Amino acid sequence: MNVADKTRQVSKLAIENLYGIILTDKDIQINETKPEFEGDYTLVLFSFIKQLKKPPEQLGKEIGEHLLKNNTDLFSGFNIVKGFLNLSVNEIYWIDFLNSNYKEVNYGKKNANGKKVMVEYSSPNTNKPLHLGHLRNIFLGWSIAEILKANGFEVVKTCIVNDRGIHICKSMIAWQLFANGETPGSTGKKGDHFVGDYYVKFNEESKRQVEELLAKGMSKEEAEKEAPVMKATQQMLLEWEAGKPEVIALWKKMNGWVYEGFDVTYKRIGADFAKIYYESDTYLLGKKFVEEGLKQGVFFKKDDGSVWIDLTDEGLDEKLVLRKDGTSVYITQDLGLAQEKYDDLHYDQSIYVIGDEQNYHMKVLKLILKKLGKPYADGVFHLSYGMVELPGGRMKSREGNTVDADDLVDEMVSISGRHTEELGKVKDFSTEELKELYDIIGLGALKFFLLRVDPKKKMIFNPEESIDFHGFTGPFIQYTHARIKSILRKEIKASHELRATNLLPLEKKLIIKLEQYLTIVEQAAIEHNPSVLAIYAFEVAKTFNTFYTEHSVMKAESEVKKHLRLQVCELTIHVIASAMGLLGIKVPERM
RNA sequence: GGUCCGGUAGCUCAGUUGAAUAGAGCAAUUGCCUUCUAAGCAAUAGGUCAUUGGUUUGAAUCCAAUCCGGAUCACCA
Repeated sequence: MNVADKTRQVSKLAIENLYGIILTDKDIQINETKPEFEGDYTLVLFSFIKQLKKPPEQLGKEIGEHLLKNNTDLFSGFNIVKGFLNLSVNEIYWIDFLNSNYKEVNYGKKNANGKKVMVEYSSPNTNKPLHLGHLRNIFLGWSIAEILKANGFEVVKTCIVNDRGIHICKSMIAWQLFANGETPGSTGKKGDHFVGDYYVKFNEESKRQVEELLAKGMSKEEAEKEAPVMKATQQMLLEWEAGKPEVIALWKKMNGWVYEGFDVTYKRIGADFAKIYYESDTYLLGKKFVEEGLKQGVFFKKDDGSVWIDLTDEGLDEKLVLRKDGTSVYITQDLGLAQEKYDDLHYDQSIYVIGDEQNYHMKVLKLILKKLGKPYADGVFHLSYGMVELPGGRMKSREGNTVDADDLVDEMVSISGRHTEELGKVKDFSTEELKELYDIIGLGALKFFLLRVDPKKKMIFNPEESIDFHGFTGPFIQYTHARIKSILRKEIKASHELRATNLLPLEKKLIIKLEQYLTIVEQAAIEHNPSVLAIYAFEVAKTFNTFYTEHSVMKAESEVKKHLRLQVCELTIHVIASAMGLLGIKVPERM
């Protein structure tokens, strides 16, 4: 247990013993002491003043003395300012903490808790390449999976590929019309980009045809339906569903190109999946749910044969679950997929990393599973994240004004290369080593940029102002890691034997920060929020840099101090590498 | 229109289980490399926490109303 929690517990005990009242953990408020006051952690007294009818000074004195007397190993002193009881933690506690953890490479990781979690993320369509929005999704999903692993969960990463439907047929039609048999191989283009280009071509052609029809006096709605390319696409979808061999062959061929492209990108950015579901396999799955729901009276049938669920009691609407022609809608498939996932892994929690535009859909999905009495319904969790927007508004892949994932990664890597060259610190690196370093820094900057913001919030990306490499950024933290490594490379190992005393303020500040890591890892999992780790890693790095500028490690005042600082360096490096690792960001030895 | 989410420094964001004088980074200004990596450190400046009212010993945080922005409410996915 960490100091803050211990302090909470003993404070609760103290107040209960002194005044004979019963408290819960929530009644006890422990804050970090503000730097302008003396002390490390602070018990807020205000809520007890009224209840116990004692002035804060007296209350603080009584509690403080009681705490000090009964926890000599934990506290060394206290002071009272207004309604705040500031407690100083015994220096021995910090030194012991450091001594027993600085070698611990797994510091921050918990033991297995026997619970299983499925994390579904990325989930692309196969008609266009990945863009910036996917990157936020992928980094988030990957990171949250790692965070849960660190908290002791067994995690299975999955992906649902939207590989069928009208949008896929659009690319196929456009390819038939305009490609003249060209392939990614013949053009040298990456497969997903190649197919994406035809998706854009389709939309251009469709727009052109609609305008022609409009000019002939047709209504907009009618024109959109009657445009020849649109009719051809509808026809192709029917043929696909009927299993027409030529259509299936083309579909397989084009999806294959896309998968080859995706694999390259996934590999580069470090995404991986234990199991991939394909919509073409799952889209018919949900129908038995409809039967079941009808039998249970959860669903009802309208006169035209369509099947609905009435969610007006929950403040929602009526929702269609099966079309009048008996075909599945989106939610029907998702019901089926939820069951399939549960059959595959009897999970305790099933996380869906999906944008907040689908909040309503996911709410409905969970509600329906609940109404059907599915035991796994409560485990369904929508990790909802905000859209990444450009200064001009949302990205529209139909119009091709997206920030392409591959382009962005390339750009970040090349900027990091330029930057590294200018600084000239790694002139002895081989070409291979340089390439690896540029990747680490470029991807680090990009991942950190997307993960440092609360997932729930939408964010704006301005391509004109490229992502920063200074301040609250990935490279700043990576740089701090490299700095520490450069000290530790001198091959002097910290020693257990030399026990320091009289911690300097900056030494203590850093140790306190490092001691909080466990809580941060827990918090990130509870909130499903990697940004708390990003913020924390930055604070650790910043605290270290201040310490580093003020105090020398290798030329410390004494041997004892030197070894204390070496221990601090080792623990700092473990925490930074671990926290960044949970964000999917590597840290370099040198940069 | 119903539901939901957001509005904090010029910009990008923390802080939102109520608590001490609202914090970072970028941008601006100014110092610091003969000392373990200056992708760094230190300092200055920058605020009507959208607005109004309420609850409270105490409100950026809770409640209500209003204004602004966004998402969603498809026999699309």
